[in-house]
Amino acid sequence: MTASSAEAPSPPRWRLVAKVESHAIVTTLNADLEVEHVESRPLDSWWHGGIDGDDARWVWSDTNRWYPRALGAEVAISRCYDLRLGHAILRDSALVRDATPVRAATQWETVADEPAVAAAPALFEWDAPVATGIPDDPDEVLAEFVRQKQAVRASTDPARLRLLLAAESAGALLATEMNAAGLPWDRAAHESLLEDLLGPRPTPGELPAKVSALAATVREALGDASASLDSQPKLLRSLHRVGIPAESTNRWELGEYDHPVIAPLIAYKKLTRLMSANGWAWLDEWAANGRFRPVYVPGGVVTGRWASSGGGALQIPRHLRRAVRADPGWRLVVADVAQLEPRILAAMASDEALAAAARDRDLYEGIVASGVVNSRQEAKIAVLGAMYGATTGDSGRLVPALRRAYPRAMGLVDAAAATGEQGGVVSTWLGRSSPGASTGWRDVQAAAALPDATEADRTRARRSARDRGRFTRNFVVQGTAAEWALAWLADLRRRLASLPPVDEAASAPRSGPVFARRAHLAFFLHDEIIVHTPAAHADAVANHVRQAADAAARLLFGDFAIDFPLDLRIADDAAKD
DNA sequence: AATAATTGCGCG
DNA sequence: AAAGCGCGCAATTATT
Repeated sequence: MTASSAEAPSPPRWRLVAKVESHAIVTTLNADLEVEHVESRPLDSWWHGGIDGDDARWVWSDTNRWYPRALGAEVAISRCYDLRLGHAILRDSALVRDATPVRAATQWETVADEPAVAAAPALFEWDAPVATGIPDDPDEVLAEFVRQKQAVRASTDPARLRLLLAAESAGALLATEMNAAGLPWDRAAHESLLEDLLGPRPTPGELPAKVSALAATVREALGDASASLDSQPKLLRSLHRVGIPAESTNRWELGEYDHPVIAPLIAYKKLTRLMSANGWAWLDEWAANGRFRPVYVPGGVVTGRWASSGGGALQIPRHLRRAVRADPGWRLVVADVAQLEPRILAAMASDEALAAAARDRDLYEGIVASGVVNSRQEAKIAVLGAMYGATTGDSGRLVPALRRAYPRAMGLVDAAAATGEQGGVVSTWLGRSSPGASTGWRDVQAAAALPDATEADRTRARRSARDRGRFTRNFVVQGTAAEWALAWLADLRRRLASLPPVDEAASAPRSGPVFARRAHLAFFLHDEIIVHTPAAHADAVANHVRQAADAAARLLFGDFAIDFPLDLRIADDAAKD
């Protein structure tokens, strides 16, 4: 079991922080979870007498609730245990033998329509309505911590779950820090791009010049000066009137038709999309003061990926990346993992053939070189189809070749799909499990099994079974990739903290969190990171980024020969291509 | 008038 | 050229 090699060198101590009325209660526990010390501290300095000098780890209800206050006072915390996130993992993990005590503690469930994260300024207010509803009472915090530790200890694989929980909590710290630091955003670069594409900023209520010109062209081609272009049903009717029998107005279907209206219409849709998603209003709201501050939501996706809330943080169009620009005297280190998910799959399945195809090169080219398919494009389609469960089209046709060449990797995802189709639960490498089948899903399956079931019942059941199979098929890979990425981030965060801060007199460390005076993570998106670093440290940072990727690979997969090559650039901006 | 669902498109 | 996973958001229409 490779994941067990990462045991803490010394037994950790824990420092719980909770809240009673207007005081923070800090409880120190030894490694056996026995109370060593309890003290009361002011809420606005609960971290004082902090623990950076010792090996203790903060335990708290919710990183969003506690950490922003410390960060706001320029105190960075190196390690924590987030009970809310831990609860969500342990409640569902198939590695936990008896989840009853954890599940019974429903007060630790995050209510869906009560966002776990809110806009940063409000987080500093203890009594603001952003309160998550998660307990802060010292007895309850201790009780939940003990429940979770017990669930892990009695699990089928405590080492893996401990890794997962530590990584999840490290991610929570980082999410808060990245929100505080922000991604350096060049307003002028963004504005000039908007002006080039859309025209000068219009007065409110008006369309930019280039957009209204395109709209006029489209209306002329439709022969209708008052045609509505923003209403899908009306646009569809207009298209039908000029002889375009489209069933939808999405771009690829429109592209199928040969008509003078198509090109300007597609251009119009592109521009209005840019305008409404990342136009001047977005710039004013999300990238004021030279920083884009996404609200990251660790664990926000069932698979363990991060979600985001506000600003479309994870959907920044590629061509806008050039507006990400380092401060004077600083650089960006931009790195992403090439073909993360198929590499993860190769390692999970111990598929030596797939790992060999991936080694030291583009994985898709490796598959072509092995003679499995004829072109890189085919390899890509086949691999994506294998991981997503494609059954038709080019992708579906190519999957069988992959199944012959890489039976272990394909066996793993096929098994995950079969489990899901039968209503079962699948788990990632470190033990995050998929949600169980819903009662609605079970009802559909049960109805189809009855003697008087109709053919329609059976068709519906088969379809929903396959839908669920595609979800579980992808869950194991996407979720384990998210774990790898968390391990990468956590190790990199620790490495960057060891770099020296810039000399305040010499450079431009503006105002901002204390950790942002040295190289720090500024952006994360599934398999990509951006580090903002003093120029003098950029090469060192690049090495740390690579070493952290290697460390993540070894932490998860031990000696299995899989590599995770990075596309890495040191630059002043984060432009793609 | 407020809320829900639909459509389309940006990202991995 | 295209149909298969996971998201968030804006604009519009449909529902209450």
